Amino acid sequence: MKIDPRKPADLSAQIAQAIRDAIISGQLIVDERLPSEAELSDQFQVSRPTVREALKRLAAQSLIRTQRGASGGAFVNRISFEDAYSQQITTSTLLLSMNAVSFDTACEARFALERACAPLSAQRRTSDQLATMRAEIFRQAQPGLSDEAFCASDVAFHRALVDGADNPVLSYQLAGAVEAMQPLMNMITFTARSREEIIALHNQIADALEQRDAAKVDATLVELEAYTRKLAEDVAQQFRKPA
Amino acid sequence: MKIDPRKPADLSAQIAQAIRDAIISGQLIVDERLPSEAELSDQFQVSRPTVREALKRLAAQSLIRTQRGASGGAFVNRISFEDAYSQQITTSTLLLSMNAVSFDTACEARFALERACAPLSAQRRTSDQLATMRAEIFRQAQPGLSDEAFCASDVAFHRALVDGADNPVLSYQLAGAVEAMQPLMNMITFTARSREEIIALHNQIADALEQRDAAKVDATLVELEAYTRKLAEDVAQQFRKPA
DNA sequence: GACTTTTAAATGTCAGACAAATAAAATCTC
DNA sequence: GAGATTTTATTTGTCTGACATTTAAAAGTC
Repeated sequence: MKIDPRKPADLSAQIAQAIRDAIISGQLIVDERLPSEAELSDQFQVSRPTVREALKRLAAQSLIRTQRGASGGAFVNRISFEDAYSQQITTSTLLLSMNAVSFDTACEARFALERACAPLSAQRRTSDQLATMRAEIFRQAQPGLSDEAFCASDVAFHRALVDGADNPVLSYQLAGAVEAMQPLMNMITFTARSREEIIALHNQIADALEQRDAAKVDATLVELEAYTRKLAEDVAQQFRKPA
Repeated sequence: MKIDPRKPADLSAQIAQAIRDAIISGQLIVDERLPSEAELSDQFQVSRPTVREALKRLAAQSLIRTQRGASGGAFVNRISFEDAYSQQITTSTLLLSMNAVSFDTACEARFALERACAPLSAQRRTSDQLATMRAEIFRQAQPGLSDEAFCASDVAFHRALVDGADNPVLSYQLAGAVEAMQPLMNMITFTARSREEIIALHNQIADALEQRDAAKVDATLVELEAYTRKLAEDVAQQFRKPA
């Protein structure tokens, strides 16, 4: 684990990369304690603040955790799916908002991924997950529900669908796509009429999953995608020629 | 943008979160310059090293970039798809290696996502992308190719397939799944026989894409998934009862 | 006016110090 | 001696102040 002394700038970045590489390559294993900050500054021949900046970079990526006190220090962190979720959601959200990804592109990606889960979910969904979906549908039908709450329930519904595939890697990959779209979805005003339509489709999906009918889930998701895009198109229209 | 003075520990984490929230919520827009470190330490009533640790956390997530010199400082960064790729690959790789995700689970997720791209790719793939895939197939057929190089070419082939969908969000989401699996794939020894089989399937996929036959691409991907799992199973067998 | 030099502002780095937390060791009490 | 308490050492968290380096803009020079 060494750094290049010829490039003097960004020592903390270099040190972070060196430690990161050591973790990824398996030289440092989970829960192993890194040398203390003082020892690291000795090893790398830099000051402690510089080492600390490097460690904070790694902490930001959940690669390490730190503990104070005697026998404390920095430990290689076992990244949890939750950590990975939240990081991916942050990244995806910014990516969508900053890079001017069109609603259609994001929507297409989201439903493509969701359709990828559908057959597995039809096979494996538990009755618990089905109950969650039914509960969310019930919530969505409540009158007086705000648009934000409706969207949040929509996300919960689709997460249950994805979790039904019983593949944590898929759940993780999709969390980003689904949750990152929420700000975009929140721009849509859900009228009573459109909610009714969406709820009907959600019910169709739940029914199809109950019967383990993968083809019908898929077909309904296609319908839902088309309808979602149509709603977004309507919003775009309104912006173009406002009342 | 404030921090809670009641929780004295981890000031830099709190400050990082405050700035992160400001960026995500749009209070700080792309390319906007943050206050200087001195000003930030004034605002948050902390020392400059603490502010710096916070900024390094954000830099690790590519949320900001810094420039030295007069009129330098920290600027809100427009996250590029490339940045997002590499972050996701890092996270996914660690997630797979640390959480003991089974090969089957990872493989299932990867092919499910890839199959989600297939129909779009069949519609939209350019002749360039097709040429890339052919070139990689040619490379895979070279005798004397190392297993690692074969794997790398395999990844390049599948990335071309995914990029054919012409949806950067999908490409981004999938990059993690495909690239993160490479270490797992590298454990497989590709015999001349198995390479032949894989190349044949790759050729089938390329042919089907050339004819824009989505159904055949999908069917071949299913075959490829089954074959990949079989190879992994053979490796597992060997480990169980070594010669 | 074009080129060079100076200057000021900002990040990058360092050294040394103290505070706070924490676990282990030492001490005390019964 | 066992258990409770205190002390101590280690480690991270934070602060202060300083200097180095980079860079753009201002000032100066021809």
